[in-house]
Order: sequence, then C-alpha cells, then structure tokens
Amino acid sequence: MSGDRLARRRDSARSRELLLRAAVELFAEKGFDRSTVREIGERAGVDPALIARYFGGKTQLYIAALRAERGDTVRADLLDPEYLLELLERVDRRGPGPLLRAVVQPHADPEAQDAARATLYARLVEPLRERFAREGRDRPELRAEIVVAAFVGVLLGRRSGVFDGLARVGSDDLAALLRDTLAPDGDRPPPHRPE
Amino acid sequence: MSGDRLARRRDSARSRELLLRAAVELFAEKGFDRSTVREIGERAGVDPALIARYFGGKTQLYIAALRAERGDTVRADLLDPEYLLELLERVDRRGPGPLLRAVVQPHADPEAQDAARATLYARLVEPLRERFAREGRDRPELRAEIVVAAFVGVLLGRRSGVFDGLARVGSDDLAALLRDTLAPDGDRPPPHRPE
DNA sequence: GTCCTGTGTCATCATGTGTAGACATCACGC
DNA sequence: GCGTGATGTCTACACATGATGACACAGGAC
Repeated sequence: MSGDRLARRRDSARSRELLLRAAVELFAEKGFDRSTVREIGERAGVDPALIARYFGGKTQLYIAALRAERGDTVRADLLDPEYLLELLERVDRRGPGPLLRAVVQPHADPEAQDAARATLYARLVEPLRERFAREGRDRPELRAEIVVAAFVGVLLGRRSGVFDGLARVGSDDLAALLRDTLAPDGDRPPPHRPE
Repeated sequence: MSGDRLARRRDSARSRELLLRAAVELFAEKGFDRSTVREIGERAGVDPALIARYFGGKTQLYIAALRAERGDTVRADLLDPEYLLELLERVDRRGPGPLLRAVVQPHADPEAQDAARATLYARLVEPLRERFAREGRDRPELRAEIVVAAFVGVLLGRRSGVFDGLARVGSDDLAALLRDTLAPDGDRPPPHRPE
C-alpha cells in the first residue's frame, strides 16, 4: 500500500490528475479542436504520451474532463439569482468549461457529443425544465433549452472578443441585466399564443 | 474585352466566385478550423491552389466570405418579428453563417477576428442598439449585445445536436417563443427588483 | 541481490494542413 | 502562326497533430 503518499516521484494517480486538470483548462480556453495533446501535456508538466495510456486518447480525455467539471453540481437552476451570479463569476475566473463550448459547436466524435449532451441536461436543462413545469408554463423542456442556449451564448460571447460592452461589464451588473431580459419573471402573465 | 462572357472555359472571376461561395457554405457548416482549403476547392470544383492565388490564403478567404455574406444586409433589427423569422429560416436552410460562429469562438487570427466584429456590429448589434436607444432604455448598446449573443446561442444550439427539442421545433414556433422570452416586450413594466 | 510490474521518456509513424513553385494550357494581339 | 501573359493543374515541402510502441528506470517482493 504505497498509493497513499502524495508526493511520490512516480505516481500515476497524480499524473492523471494533473493531465485532467490541464485538460479542463485548455478545453475551456480553446475548445476541443484547437487544444492539442502536446499542449495539455506541457501545461500539466507530464508527457503527453501518458494521455493515451491513462485515458485512451484525446476524446476520452475530453469526456473525462467533462465529468470532472460536473463535480460541483448544484441543485439550482439558471433563474435562481444566486446561482446565476455564481455561475457568471466562476466563468469570469476560470473561463467557460468544456461543456459550454459543446453547446454551440457540434463535435465530430459522436461519443464526445453524447457525453456533452448528457452532462448539459443534468446540470442546466433539467433543473430549469423542472422549474418551468412547476410554474405550469407550456412546453417547459423547450423553454429550458432556449434559456440555456441563450445564456451560453452570452457567456461565450463575453469572452469571444467580439462584443465590447459585454466583455467589460461586471458579472453582478450582467446578472441583473440577464434576469431582466432573459428570465420571464413569474409575475408576467403567460402569453396567450393564438394556436 | 473578353471578361464579359460568362461561360468561358478559363475565367478567373468565375473561379473566384465559386471558391467564395463554397467557402461561405463550408465555413458555415463546419467552422473555420475544421474547413480545409482542399475541401473548399473540391466543393467549388476548383483547384485549391487558386485560393492562395486569388485571396492570399485561407484566412483572407474567410474574411472575404464574411463580407460576401453581408451582402444581404437588411435594415431591421432582431426584435422585428419578420426579420427574426426570416433569419431563423435562413439559418435553417443554409446553416449559420461564418459570422455567427465568430460570436462564440475567438479566432486565432486577429485580422479575421476584427473583420467578424465589424460585420457583426453593422448587421446585428447596431440596429438593435438604435431601437433600444429610441425606446429610451438604459445602456442600449450593452442590451443589444446581450440580445444578439443570446440569440446566436439559440441559433447555434439548435444545430449543435445537443438540444433535442430545440433542434426539432419549427422556425415559426421558435420565433414566437424567442420573442416571448428574449425580447423585453415594450409594454412590460420595468421589473422592480427588491434589492 | 534479482526479478518484475508500474511508470515515465523518447522516437517515430501516418495523416492532414496551408503554402509555394514548377509546369501546362488557353486566349488573344500581332 | 506565334509569342506572351493570364489562367489552371499538379507535385512537393514544411509543419503540426494524434497515436503507438520500444526502451529506461524506479521501487518493492522474494
């Protein structure tokens, strides 16, 4: 039983962890395509060949990074003011996770695509759907998807370098504005669509 | 004066045009990174080496594609129901343009990045900003950016293969829902946030 | 000590990429 | 007919990428 020590010279668990952490960062910063295994290895301080050994390949590492990011699952939905602000600030600090990227860019690898889909639903769509259903709104799932997609658009747009104001505004400020525009406040009467 | 004839066997203008059109399509379908000059040439039925000759390189071709897409500039903003629906249907038919991709993913090439920014502002942000300013809302530019980013999120999310319902819903249906959730209806009283 | 398994390092391969240049072929003026 | 510039075609290069396997070495079992 030598696996307990942390500062071992040769420690596969540690190498694995370093790779995973670097992968989360890089996939978040540059997306899956533009991140290279060599760069991940360099940031982790670990030989990139170990990616293949420990994860099986770049795609599997991506999926693992997706799962690792999910670790801090929160039992709240986007329309919860606290959660919204927290999410905004987290993205400010650590950048968007690999998950958010998947929302707007289809993956070539269907396996990665599906992992992203499952994670996204569990973390963001489903809580929102529940809220909408609870509030008795029509088509809760579709509404939840729309809000999530819109929200992700704003989050990513903020860092894309394309929007001047969006990049500069503070996260608390933005949170208020977002809830103002995105969130259908409960007190608004349900729109009667003629159909 | 032989440039007038259209069906010439050798016609640089025609080759250029074919390349440009194929580039717009491919950049829209797969994004800048995943599109290769060889594939563009193949789709255009033109030798890819001509890309370098006529445009200077892949990046310059991308910028040209951006400009070409702008051709159908409309004098309307996203909150105009007709324009919204039209945009939705166009994306349905032809996919998101290369422009929309730039909203959520920064480009490696700063020149391309800036071209995307300028085009985006002229086509989408600025009209919305004008509307908001006309309506006397506070921070019209920031609001415009938020709405555009959110809208792009939905458009791209629709095709990312991550959202089930979003991918299936019809564009007219979606347009109604979008105006319902995204658009701050003028008649809605400004929400009084207790804080 | 001597093996032996886990772990790390390195070189290399197969493939795809953008780009450049050499060469061929056409249109057109003379 | 023939040269000349424009246009198109093809090959090759230099490079990056993901993957793989051979080898080196540590660290404990016996």
